[in-house]
Amino acid sequence: MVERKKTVTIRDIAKVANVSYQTVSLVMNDKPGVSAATRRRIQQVMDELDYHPNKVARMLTTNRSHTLELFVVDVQYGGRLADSTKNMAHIARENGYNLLISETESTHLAEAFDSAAARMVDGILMYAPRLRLPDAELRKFHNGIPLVRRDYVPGSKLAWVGFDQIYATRLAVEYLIGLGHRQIAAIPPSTELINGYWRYTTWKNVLLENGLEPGPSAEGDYSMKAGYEAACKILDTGEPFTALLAGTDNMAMGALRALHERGLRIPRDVSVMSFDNTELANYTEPPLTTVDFRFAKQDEIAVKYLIELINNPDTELHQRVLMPDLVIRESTRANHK
Amino acid sequence: MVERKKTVTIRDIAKVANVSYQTVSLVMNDKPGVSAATRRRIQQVMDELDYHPNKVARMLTTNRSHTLELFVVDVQYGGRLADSTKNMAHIARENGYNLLISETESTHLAEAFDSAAARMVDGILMYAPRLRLPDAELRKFHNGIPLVRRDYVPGSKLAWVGFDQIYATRLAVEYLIGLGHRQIAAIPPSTELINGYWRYTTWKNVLLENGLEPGPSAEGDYSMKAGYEAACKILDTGEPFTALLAGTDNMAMGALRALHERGLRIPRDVSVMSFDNTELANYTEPPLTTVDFRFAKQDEIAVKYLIELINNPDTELHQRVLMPDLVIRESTRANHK
DNA sequence: GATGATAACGTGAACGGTCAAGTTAATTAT
DNA sequence: ATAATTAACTTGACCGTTCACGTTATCATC
Repeated sequence: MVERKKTVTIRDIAKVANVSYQTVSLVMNDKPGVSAATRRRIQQVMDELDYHPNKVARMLTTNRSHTLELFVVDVQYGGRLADSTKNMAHIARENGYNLLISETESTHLAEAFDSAAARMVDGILMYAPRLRLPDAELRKFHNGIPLVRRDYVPGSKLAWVGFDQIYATRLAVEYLIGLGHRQIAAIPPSTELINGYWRYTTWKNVLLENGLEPGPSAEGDYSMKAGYEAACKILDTGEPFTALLAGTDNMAMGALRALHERGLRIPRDVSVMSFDNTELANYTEPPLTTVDFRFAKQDEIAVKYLIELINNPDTELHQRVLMPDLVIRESTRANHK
Repeated sequence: MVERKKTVTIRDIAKVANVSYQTVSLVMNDKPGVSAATRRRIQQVMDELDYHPNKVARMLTTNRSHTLELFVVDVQYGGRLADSTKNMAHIARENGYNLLISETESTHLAEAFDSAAARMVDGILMYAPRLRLPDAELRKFHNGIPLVRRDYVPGSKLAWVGFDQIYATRLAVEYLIGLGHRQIAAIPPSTELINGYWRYTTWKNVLLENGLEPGPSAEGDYSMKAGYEAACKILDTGEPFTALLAGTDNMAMGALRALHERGLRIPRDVSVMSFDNTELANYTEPPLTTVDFRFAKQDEIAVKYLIELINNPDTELHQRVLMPDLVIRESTRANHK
């Protein structure tokens, strides 16, 4: 019903301004070889005709799209990823790039990369928290398109940006031990997730290092529901614990509910702590002691690193490991039992 | 360091298969005019050389990109929008479209549309909860690119998909009145938001209709923090209320904290209800009575409607108004004061 | 056995740009 | 005064597709 505005091209400008269309191209790209007078004249015509260079045509010749693609691999639960998406889009845009989102299953990764190449995206951000693929394989897939994983992937020498999960877990567990807790339960993210694996392993290791027996544990995805169910499972074992380490603030939220339902008071009966430091952690009952993952920072670094790689494809790949801090609130306290 | 794989083109295929490259094009697009034998042969060559048609080149000739662009206009706080992004990307993909995200300020809307046109995106999804632009103006901007707003925009005859905020608010307020509450406070979203405006107005109107004086109110953005602060403000007025209607589950979460801090018990002293029915509403203390906005459904409808418009640009635009349901949990109860 | 239809291809141009090399006129050097 | 240099454009080719025709061979038809 509304007519699509007839697109005005570089040749239209040229005709009106009485130059060849190649000259118009020079003006557009601020290249030398055009007198100030004609440059001005061409500019004016472009304004008058409301000219906007066709980006697709430009892509075709320059082989650059100024687009980054975000691969979300094997992720069902949106959760905090969602905020990151907006972050990344924002930072990308600030740097002159658009962000394209695509969900993928790891079984179709090759296709996804091919498709990205066919679209001439300049680089790929990958959020694939459960993808354990040998570097060589991943390298084969991506065919040299700059790639940065927004994940903690120890063992991989490809480019990634992630929070040190081992350090993070140690921070949490040692804090609880320092408070005098000796029976520490855990609700780690599923060990199918790379993060989950390291959280679980480190939790266990740090306890053993300190001569403590690991408390009961049950894993789950990042959701509140999972946290609730895992907490129920742990409580049902009947094994005693004075502290509970939840995988995320969300999971802690679920766990808190389970604990409350059984009449347990936090932190009097059980100290609870978690990871993420989302806004939620300030508003739970009681507010959560948590490990502060600054996702916004991680997102920013990932995007900027990717852009760096795009501009300079021959730089050696490296890994950026971020260290979280502890944020102490009211869900934890010293244990004197 | 890693070599970008040399791209193989339609001409490479043609050369190997001993046909003209146009014939290869026919095969790719499943068009008639090619014998079964050569078709097979060409297919085989394409497989062998791992050929993937260049989407950019295709865009240029077909004027279609199979891309939708999501405009996020004047939105700072991520919140629930974020999940929607993932939803939309998912649905788009299921229908053969990619989703491009771009944040925009309403002051630069024209540029954003021009940029989208230059990219040849097939359609635009707009999430602009505070954009009140006359239809004529918006029409001028978008130049005929199919556009669907994922918003409730009463008064606009352009395409939009949104939950009926008036109905929703009426549902909530009348429920509270039905429970016997006569002093009902509110924390609506900022009235700068279209939703916020209607929520606030309707809250007031329904009360007046029922011969009740509107209780105290304070607005805020969608965050928990805003909910907390607004609740504090309301409490500080000293005006009595037995029920509190919060703009979102998130805001309710913040409000709950404020109420708890003052020693108020929910729902004994104050009934609290809100809007959204996010996962959070199940896990607050107590779980929230809330109006169920099925965002996932809204997202899906918006995307599908947009695709419909793309395929059939001459259909009359219309508006899809969704009706929410009430979900009753434990944060509300009858008032007998 | 000339005619027309049809299947199976090939040809040329176009999409809207960029890029490298060529041309012209003015300017400078010798 | 002529050659060399430079500024300011123009020309032609190309990016990898699709699209509208043109061409050829095959085969049935009368």
